Amino acid sequence: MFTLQKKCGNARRGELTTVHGTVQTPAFMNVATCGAIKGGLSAFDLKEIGTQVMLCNTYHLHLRPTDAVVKQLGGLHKMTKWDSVILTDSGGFQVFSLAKLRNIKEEGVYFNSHISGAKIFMGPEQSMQIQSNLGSTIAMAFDECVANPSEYSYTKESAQRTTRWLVRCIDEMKRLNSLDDTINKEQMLFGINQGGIYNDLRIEHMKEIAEFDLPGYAIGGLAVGEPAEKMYEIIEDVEPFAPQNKPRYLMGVGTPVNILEGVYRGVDLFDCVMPSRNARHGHLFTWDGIININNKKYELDESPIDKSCDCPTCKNFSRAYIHHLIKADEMLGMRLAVRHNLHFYNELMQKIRDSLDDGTFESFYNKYKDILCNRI
RNA sequence: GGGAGAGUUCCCGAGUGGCCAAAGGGGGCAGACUGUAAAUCUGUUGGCAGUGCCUUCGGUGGUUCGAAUCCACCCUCUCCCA
Repeated sequence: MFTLQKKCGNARRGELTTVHGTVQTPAFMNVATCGAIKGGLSAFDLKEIGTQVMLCNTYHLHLRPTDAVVKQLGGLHKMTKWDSVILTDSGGFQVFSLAKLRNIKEEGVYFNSHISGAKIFMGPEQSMQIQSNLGSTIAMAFDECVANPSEYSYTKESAQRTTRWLVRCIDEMKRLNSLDDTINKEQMLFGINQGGIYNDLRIEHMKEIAEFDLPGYAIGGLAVGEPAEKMYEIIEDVEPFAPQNKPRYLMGVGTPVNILEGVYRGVDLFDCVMPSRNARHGHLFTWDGIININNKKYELDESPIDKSCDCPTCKNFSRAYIHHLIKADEMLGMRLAVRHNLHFYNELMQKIRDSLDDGTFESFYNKYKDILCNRI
């Protein structure tokens, strides 16, 4: 259940209540594709850095360790020791990113496993079954994230198929939630808006899926190569047709500024691999802008990554040490960097929520939309 | 003391007359990364300088139109026999 508490222009402050706890929105979900944050963070680390939602992936967990194993282990919550909200992505993004290994049909998608090469089939029902076995709090509808650029006619056809798939997801989830041995019988299903870069298709599709009165709606298929301005424009065009009393989730986005711009336009939830992946590569976010800790200038820099940050990394370790660790390919370097970046994202969301609460979002937005892009 | 082999750009290492400022790797420097096939990928790595010049393949001299490559001597290192 979602409660919209306050609006500031189009920006929204809300609360999403689930069986695994309440999520204060706007929120950034931390990506743990295979059940762990890459870079070596556990559920305990996530608690320490203020994470509200962990995001795992259906396709990856289906291949390894398999959803059957996860179910036997009691579900993702029990397996990972993360007792708060888990959102599972449906595998729809892998339909896009594993383009060379798949074949899309009406019934679903035929993949070749990127691990073993084995043939696998995933359709809406399979995706729902896997997500049910994983026992996540929120399941995502099985969709197709079309590549950019894609032809208008193909994008339209794909969006219509995604709607037909959504109907099948809804039916299958209803069935699964009523079974006796289902781990989370309160599993929620979010629909996903598609339509590529064609605003009319986006609007048409959002209107269609809004009809189903789902507990949440995502905007998918963005930040796949189109200019950021185009992404913002699509959010603005689609937002009026997304139900006001339901959370809106902008999938796979993005940079701190993308998130700020998204909140500004009415988005409540985000997720992105950027803070963790970039951290592993030495690209760190600070309140003064972005630094590349690999750069020689940090070799003797004894200050923390961000002097105003109170994450466990910044409270204890210097830029010089992290610089050394990452250059030396030490696991600890990646771990410290990932912990900082995710903390930064979580803190960004906290500051956004605070500014919405006390009515200063507009000035927060104006202050940080440029600073966060700085390269320092 | 005798014999065999080796010394290449920051390092390892290819190259045995011109297409060589010199493969490849490492390291260095920088960049990319947006529902994670990503602890990955890309660029660059002698100096000047607008496709040209200069310096460089242990040292010195030589052969040649032309040498990292051939010859002589020297220096250093490794291995084998005494």
